[in-house]
Amino acid sequence: MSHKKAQNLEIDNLDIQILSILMKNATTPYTEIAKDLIVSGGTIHVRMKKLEEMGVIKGANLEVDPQKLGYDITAFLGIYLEKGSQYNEAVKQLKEIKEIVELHYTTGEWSIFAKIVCHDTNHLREVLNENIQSVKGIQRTETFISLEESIKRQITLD
Amino acid sequence: MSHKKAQNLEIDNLDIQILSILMKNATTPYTEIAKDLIVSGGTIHVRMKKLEEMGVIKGANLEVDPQKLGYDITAFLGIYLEKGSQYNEAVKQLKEIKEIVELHYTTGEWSIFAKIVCHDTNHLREVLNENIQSVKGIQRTETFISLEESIKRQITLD
DNA sequence: GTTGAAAAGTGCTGCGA
DNA sequence: TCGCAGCACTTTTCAAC
Repeated sequence: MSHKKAQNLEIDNLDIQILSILMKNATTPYTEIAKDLIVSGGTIHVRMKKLEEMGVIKGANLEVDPQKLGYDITAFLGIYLEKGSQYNEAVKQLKEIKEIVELHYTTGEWSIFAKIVCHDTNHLREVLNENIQSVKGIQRTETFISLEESIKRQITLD
Repeated sequence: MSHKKAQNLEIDNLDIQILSILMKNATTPYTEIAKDLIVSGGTIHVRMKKLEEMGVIKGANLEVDPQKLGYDITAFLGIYLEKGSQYNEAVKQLKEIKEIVELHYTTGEWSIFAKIVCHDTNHLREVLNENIQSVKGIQRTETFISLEESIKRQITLD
């Protein structure tokens, strides 16, 4: 085991507060966070570095409105696999379908559960019939279309 | 109709390229984007302002690893409502449950489809039995637990 | 609409407590 | 381990093209 770093690898209350602020708005300046939490800007910097090294922070991404960019359909897919053991191979192929934005291996009726974003119903039909049905091991799928997204947020840290 | 702004409200190829870069990493400096796309930093700034005013950009959020913060369970919920007309009232109450991170009004078997993040199975049971079942209009729920999240990304702009 | 450079603000690093 | 101060970099603005 290496002794390069002897720093504190626990997450304390200050870390949680910093994360809470940045999870809502990733562009909040460190100086402003520092003022709010009554510590120095340098401290925020050190804590952020620690959280990044710990892998708690996976990145910062811009959230866009898919509809304003011409993506009108959000749908959920329950996917039946012939055998559970085909999961890894199926995922490898499904990763190539860029309309799939989220994919889980789940308990219950289906083996795979996916979220998919498309331009319109024609585009959705295309992806379902041509791309997804041709993945090896996939038996059939069930589709649920989102008519309204009422909640979209991150976990609230306490 | 107001004539305050006479600016171009179309999204062109340059806008898409800027968004593509920032959707992967929201902290990419404007100067670097400018260099990559061979325009000036000022142009990036003007385009971003336009996209924000158009509502294309909804914000920037820090992505964290829920497991490293003690949230081990991600689950999906299919919710049956007594009547579809109770949707708005139910959503109002469900918004108060902070473990729910995503909620959709969907076609198909269920009226509501939700994504939920909890500390452990006990926490999940608590939220299901105490918080969600007590929402007026909810008949019953079906739960799918995510055993593995294999894809998590944003739409690819073309 | 775009450019390039100047002004303002923020992030980063090392020294001191 | 934290805070302060100085330097480097980024964002923002603006006159000119």
